[in-house]
Amino acid sequence: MLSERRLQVLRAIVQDYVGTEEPVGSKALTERHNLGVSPATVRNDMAALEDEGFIAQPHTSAGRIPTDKGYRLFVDKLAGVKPMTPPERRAIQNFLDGAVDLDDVVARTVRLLAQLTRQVAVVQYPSLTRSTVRHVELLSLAPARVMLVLITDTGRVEQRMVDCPAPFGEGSLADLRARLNSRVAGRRFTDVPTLVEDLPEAFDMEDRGTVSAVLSTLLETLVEENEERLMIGGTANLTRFGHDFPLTIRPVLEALEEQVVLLKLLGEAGDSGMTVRIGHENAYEGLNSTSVVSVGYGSGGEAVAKLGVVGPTRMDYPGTMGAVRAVARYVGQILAES
Amino acid sequence: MLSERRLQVLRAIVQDYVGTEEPVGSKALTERHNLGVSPATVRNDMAALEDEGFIAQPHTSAGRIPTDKGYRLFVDKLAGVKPMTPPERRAIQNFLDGAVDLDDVVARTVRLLAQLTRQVAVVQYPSLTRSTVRHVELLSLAPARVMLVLITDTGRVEQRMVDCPAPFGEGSLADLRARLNSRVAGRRFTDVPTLVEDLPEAFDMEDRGTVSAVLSTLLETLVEENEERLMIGGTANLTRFGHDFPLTIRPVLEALEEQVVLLKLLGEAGDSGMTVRIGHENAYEGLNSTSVVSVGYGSGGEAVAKLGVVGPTRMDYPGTMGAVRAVARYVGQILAES
DNA sequence: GCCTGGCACTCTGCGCTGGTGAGTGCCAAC
DNA sequence: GTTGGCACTCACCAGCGCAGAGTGCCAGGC
Repeated sequence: MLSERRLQVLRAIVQDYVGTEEPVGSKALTERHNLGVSPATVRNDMAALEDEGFIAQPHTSAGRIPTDKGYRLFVDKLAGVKPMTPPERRAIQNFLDGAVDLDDVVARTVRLLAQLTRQVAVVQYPSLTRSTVRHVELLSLAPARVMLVLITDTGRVEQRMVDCPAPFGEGSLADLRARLNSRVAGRRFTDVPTLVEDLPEAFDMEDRGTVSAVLSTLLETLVEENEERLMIGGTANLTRFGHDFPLTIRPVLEALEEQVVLLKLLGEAGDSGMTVRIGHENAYEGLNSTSVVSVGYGSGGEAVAKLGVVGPTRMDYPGTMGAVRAVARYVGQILAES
Repeated sequence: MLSERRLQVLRAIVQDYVGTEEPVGSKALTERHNLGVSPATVRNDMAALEDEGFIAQPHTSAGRIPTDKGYRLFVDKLAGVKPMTPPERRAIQNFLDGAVDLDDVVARTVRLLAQLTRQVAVVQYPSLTRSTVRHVELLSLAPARVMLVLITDTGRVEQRMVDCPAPFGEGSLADLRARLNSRVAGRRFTDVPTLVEDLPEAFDMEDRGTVSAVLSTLLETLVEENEERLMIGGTANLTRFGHDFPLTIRPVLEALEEQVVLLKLLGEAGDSGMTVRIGHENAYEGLNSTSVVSVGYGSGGEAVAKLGVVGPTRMDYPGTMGAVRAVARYVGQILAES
């Protein structure tokens, strides 16, 4: 168990290192934080912290830098979330309020998050899985060709072509449209399969093939869209990463291009509350020297997607967490309004 | 006017420099290319080329590197477009054939282009301006709220909310839908404004306000979407850029985040044929040490959007141009089929 | 038992130096 | 117009020494 003062020393080390990006020594620590003890004492504490694995020396006779374990302790126990100031909150709200559609909301969110945190921002599009159907529209484009358009409560629109096994009249189409909407409008996506199960039975034999084709395309859309999309921004901030450039930045850029990796990264985060994954806690190897701060957001009380930032393990955790939390909150509001 | 041999020397310098990334000297040149003359002669030619501004020395007593002007001459006169090999063509086609929708086509194109050229790829979504309307759909979501969905021949879908000044019945909505589609379906976007001009007159006074609102939203959508979207990929290739990393890469990453800059960049390219902008020929300052190779692509004979790559001025122009041209051609085919 | 000042020790980082090699420009000769 | 020769100029690298920051340890004090 670490004494109170040793925790203070760790906190001071993290803060200084984040600020200066240089290993911090015992003398500098006592000068900048009034710990009430001498450098020699701090040195003893540092030795203890090093034994426990919270800090490390890059080389003998250099200052100390926090390890992943050290940051973990800092985030969990030693630092809170730094709330945004009122002007910042207003700026966030103003910026997001100007959005015209879902794409725009996501794009603005990414920009905002990247600017606020000065790191790389990642925003997942609201998932279809947890949202509800607002409307299903069917359009006849040719005698045996129907376009299916799906509109969600988050304003997302998906369309698919359906090739019909037999010609399908306008009357049947209108009938199907009406029946389909009365069953699924306002319902959750996960409920849709059972809700439409027996729908073909209400139609003439000749139309059943087409009805089934439409329904299976609809269900397919739901499943496929679980491969969710996301948007990233602020990659220019990677240049502030470190001095040993190409080696650090390359795998990060590669990871950012792999949507699968990123989705997994965000997905791993717990459903509620903010998640911070530090350095080697990230499963993906290329992100071993980065931390990911992520949180869910949604139009109601419920999270429909996640957003977050990727930055060096040496980041301002309280500030970043505050920004991420605030942005998620306001995006949720915007989505609920529209 | 430069003699034939001097042009050969310039070509050799460009080829060697692109390959080795190091300034090339007179001796190395004669060894690797059989020019049939001695190093001393080549030195004289180099001095002449330097006087004309086609090559430069990083420092006294170093080899020569091509200037932007030198690359320009190389691209215009000394090198052709290197065609893709048959296996490469097959690979391109196979890769693009798997796409399920427009987003997927664009996403695959970006990946492909980035991989082929090992540079940063930029692909513009097919523009609405030149495409035609496939269908306009109107959905009543609430008594005084209508959703407008616009479907284009390139498979793109845009939706907008319309707040109606007065409640609007299902009958009127169906009427408007029918009239609207009969007028604009299959027509070019640029023609739409005049085609719908007198539409409100066909409706009762009480509905005219809503009809006008719908129409103006439709026209707005056309205009707004001229701010076209684009997708980029292969940013990890920036790490192969140069040795003086942060300084070179930062402005490029920043430029890539500015969609406006990129759209302008692609837009500046001529409508037909391939465009190569080298170094300082790019208006945007951050891209002064990069070259942009771009070309239009489209579903018919006509270009509906552009795609291209951004790379260091020291790039393999013939190869890059070949890849860009081939990809544009196949994407056009895919779009025409769907 | 914990804190403190002192001291010797260990590295990194920096600037200086000299040597090497690649490449050039010029010139005189062919 | 081409060629070989020659002196000259730098960039690059390795080796050296020095200064500075930081540490670990120890003996003494509260």
